[in-house]
Amino acid sequence: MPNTPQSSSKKKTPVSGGPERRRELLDTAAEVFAAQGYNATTVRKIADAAGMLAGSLYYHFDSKESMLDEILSTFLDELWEGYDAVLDAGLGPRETIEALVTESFREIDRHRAAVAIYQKESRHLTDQPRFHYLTDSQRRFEKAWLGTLERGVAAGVFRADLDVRLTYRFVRDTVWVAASWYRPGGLHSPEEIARQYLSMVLDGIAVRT
Amino acid sequence: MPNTPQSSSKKKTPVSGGPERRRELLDTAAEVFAAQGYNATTVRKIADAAGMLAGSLYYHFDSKESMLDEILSTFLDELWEGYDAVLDAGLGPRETIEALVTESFREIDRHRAAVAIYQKESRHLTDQPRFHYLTDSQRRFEKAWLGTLERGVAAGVFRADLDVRLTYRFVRDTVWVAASWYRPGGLHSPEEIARQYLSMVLDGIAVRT
DNA sequence: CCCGTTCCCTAACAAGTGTTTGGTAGGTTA
DNA sequence: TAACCTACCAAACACTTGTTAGGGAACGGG
Repeated sequence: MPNTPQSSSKKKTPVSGGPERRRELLDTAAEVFAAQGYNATTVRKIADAAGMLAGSLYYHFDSKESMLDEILSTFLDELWEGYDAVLDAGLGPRETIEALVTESFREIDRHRAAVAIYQKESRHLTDQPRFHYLTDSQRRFEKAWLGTLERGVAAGVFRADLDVRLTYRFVRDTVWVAASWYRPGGLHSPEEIARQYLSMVLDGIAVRT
Repeated sequence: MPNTPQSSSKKKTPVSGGPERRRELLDTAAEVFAAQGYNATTVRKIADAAGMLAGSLYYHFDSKESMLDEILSTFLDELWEGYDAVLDAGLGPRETIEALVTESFREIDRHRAAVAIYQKESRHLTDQPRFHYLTDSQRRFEKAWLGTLERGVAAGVFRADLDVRLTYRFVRDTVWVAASWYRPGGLHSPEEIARQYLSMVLDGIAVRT
């Protein structure tokens, strides 16, 4: 948690009233954002989905943007909690990759909407200083994955003839874009999806001759 | 070309004047759409990038939506030209996959912006009847890839213990999402990227023991 | 020289946007 | 009962949005 990328959101938390309502509203907002896209989502649509009027949202939040901010930052905070646990476990390269992939699909299971939003909007948001923590997170992300891959190549458990940077991009993209089709409670559990994906990436889909 | 999914765009083509200007404007519009997202892109931004005023765009196009329509439909038309050539070539399953992947990265090279737009916006657009051809294209797409994978499993060239549908999704996503980081004229040619990706997916990144 | 065409500009429109302000029903506390 | 707080509503605000209408400069053909 020490140098975890921080959100810049100043939360206007009601002191005594349950913060559950806040979480509820953020969940529905995230759902609408993920389904329609951030810019295409009007505050009136969010209010509709929440069963209230547009202006009433401003009792709970400063702005539409701060809703997005809070959705993304709380997601990233939880994500890095899980990632750091994996990275600090002292596993070998292959086991680290396996654990990171599995953890990622678990995060998608828990934060499907937030991941979808992050995937679609992060590129435009990184310009705004308010969302600079997205860039920081991306950097840490790349360091963790790329480092593990390079460590694996050096240790002789991953093929040396692969472009590590390209491989990183492929893996990163495939994992996170899964949030666009994954539905919790569907046929496959996050762990099952991770198993299948790891099987493909590590061993390939071709039959060995 | 026979049952290629058709666009619903009625083009307001100036009869004699060069249609190159139209293509120029669509290219800049596509670039802005890809960079900022369709909804976040105002017609004034497009006009700025094209060096004219917002209203002037409406001499060339009916609406902002029809620009998007024409961008996506011309891309899909060209895409399916290439895909059909591959699918009709009578290749084996593995060679078909290889050719499809290579062709896909070539299309990304040629239509980077359109692919990025397609990837980000197609989900919301499929609701509108005007963009129904996106759904048709998705269906054909799934049929081509899934069919080839299943053919490969039946022929014993692809592993039988893989979930073919999951594999399809993984491959599809990784290929197309590459449009978000690929830059033409960069370090790797489309063919090189395809080679690297195929190497990973077919043979895996783990060293064989 | 006039006419028509091509291509763009100026200026405005109505609808929709995020946000603010003032009010109020209902519960809790004193 | 009175004062207070929470959570919402009603109505409006300033601004941006996509789009339209009318006009004009450049240019070519007759």
